Amino acid sequence: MLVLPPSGVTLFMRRSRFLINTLKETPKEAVVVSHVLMMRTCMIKQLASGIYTLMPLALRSVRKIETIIREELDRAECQELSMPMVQPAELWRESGRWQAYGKELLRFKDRKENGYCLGPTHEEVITDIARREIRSYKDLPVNLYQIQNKFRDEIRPRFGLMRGREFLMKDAYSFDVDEEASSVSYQAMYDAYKRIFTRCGLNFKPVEADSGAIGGSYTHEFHVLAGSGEDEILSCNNCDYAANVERAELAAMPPAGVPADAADPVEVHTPAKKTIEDVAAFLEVAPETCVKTLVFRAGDDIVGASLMGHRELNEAVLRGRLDVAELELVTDTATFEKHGLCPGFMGPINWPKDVPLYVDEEVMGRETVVTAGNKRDYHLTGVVPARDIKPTEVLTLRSARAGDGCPRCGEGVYASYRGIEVGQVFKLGTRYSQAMNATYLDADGKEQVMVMGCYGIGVTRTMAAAIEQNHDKDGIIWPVQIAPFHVALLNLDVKDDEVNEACEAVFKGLRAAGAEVLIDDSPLRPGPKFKDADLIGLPIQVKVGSRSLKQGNIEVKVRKTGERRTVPLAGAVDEVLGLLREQGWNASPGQV
RNA sequence: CGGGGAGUAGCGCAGCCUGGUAGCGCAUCUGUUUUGGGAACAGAGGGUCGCAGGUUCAAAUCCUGUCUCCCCGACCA
Repeated sequence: MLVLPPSGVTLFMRRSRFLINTLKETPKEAVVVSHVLMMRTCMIKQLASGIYTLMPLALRSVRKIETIIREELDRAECQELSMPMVQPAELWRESGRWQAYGKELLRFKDRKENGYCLGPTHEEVITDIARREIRSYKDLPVNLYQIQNKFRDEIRPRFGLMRGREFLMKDAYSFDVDEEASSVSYQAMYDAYKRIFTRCGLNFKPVEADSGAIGGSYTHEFHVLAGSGEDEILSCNNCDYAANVERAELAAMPPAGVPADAADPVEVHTPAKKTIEDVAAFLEVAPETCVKTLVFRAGDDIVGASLMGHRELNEAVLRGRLDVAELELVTDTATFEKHGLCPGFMGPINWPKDVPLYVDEEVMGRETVVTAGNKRDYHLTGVVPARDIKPTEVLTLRSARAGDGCPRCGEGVYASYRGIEVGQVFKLGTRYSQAMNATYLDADGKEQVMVMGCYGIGVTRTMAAAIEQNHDKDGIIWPVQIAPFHVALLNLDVKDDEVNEACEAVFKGLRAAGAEVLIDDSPLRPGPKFKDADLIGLPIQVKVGSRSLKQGNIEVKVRKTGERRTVPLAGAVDEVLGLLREQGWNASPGQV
């Protein structure tokens, strides 16, 4: 009875046989919309913190995403394989990450006391494969991928599938003879990713990003745009430049000179005005004219960082300059006192000589500013940075933000978006191949290190992001390409033979065309069926009830627009198929 | 790891302060009437109150310990 297309996704299911218990109320632990809706539609069940069962409805959507990924990666001449989730510690010691990875790596021992971990990613394993199997430049390039569960012992799992500990990920790894060839592989994956997320029906943006801890040189993140996204991305409104805010570049700002009429700074009594907001309000100046100064512990050293009051510090820049992995904001009184610093009133004037002071170039670009006085309850107005501030070094310490000028085209300005990172393409260079000795012989018979790239897509996170981006107050609005089914066929009178026959006719017509149908043949009243259909959010709803059937009609509703059409039973199938195609659906060959 | 909150029926919650036979709504099952945007009535099943100690004649309730989950922060290929 069940028709199995090549993807393994059945073409229909009867609600009466389908395990789906929808909830009217929201489970209390769900705080983001994708989590709420996945709980309410019985898509996921939590087993432990950050660990979920994918119920039948969710798995169907996951399979759709997987299929799109496979088709596009296969088109890009990648090869699928499957690597073990359990990995020996020895391999991770070789790459140096057994030490470096931290507690996200879930480690354990087997009965013989040998160390293992659950794979959070597979660079080590794939590099081991490559060094064993690839001998010659004639074997390259190679791009291998898998779609597999990963485990990362996140500090704080949250938001359901958005940040779980166990999750489904597609990870691909490219091996090339040199940097130039690696760039070709990188670009091929970049292009494949654009096709994948387009085919998933998602509104997304590829952005330049920070390379983080994995160790590499060049990377793009793919973000699904959604107001609830965890990442801020900046995009030029004039050219193609877009970047994660951590990485977004800023146009250089020339230092200002000393104004001809510049007076000396004036000390002003500002009792208990510690924050920029308080000081600006008290002095009746804009926060943009006040300088704030932060003190960090960087390893054993203490450093200061000054930037304009309305700006956020880009910690990555300071970390990079100081070559430290972590910066900790100093809050303890003892440290402040030791260096003669006055919390709440720290400024670049009269700065202690034993503490390096890094100043943002925007500060030096101002003719006059307001700073704290390094003295309790006092600020200085009329400070001329070019004359009065003696920085250890001037850096671009501030984070870019919306409205800042684009450094690439020089014409546009940044607009800000929220994004959910669903994919990343990454040039690894020889970070792993070097450490693990993955080499090949070139045409001259000389041993060369392979150049690698790695490419991830969070499959389950992509599904969550799709819901974050596509929903309304009533429920999910699935993009047709990754919807668990295409059509919700609602039988409103299961006891009425004519209605049953009409449903069967519509169903058969849709099935013959390759559309996937969820038939609601439950004995529920119409109201709950409508609510459930909206909640589950399949692209098209077909309602067959005795009332309109008496006139020979049925009703078709488009979930996305809410548009309802009453159509004759005879034309219903074509009507539905037309609406599905309008949304970008096309039956895969062989799926009929 | 720091701060906050919560564990009582499948889900959402009350009861705890002031100890005395565990309750409400939704869901589930049966029946009747309903039947096009989450029906009504009647009845039924379902909980060792997270776990372990302790206090007490008596503990969901008080005390101690412990586990789990959630939120904020730090972190995040």
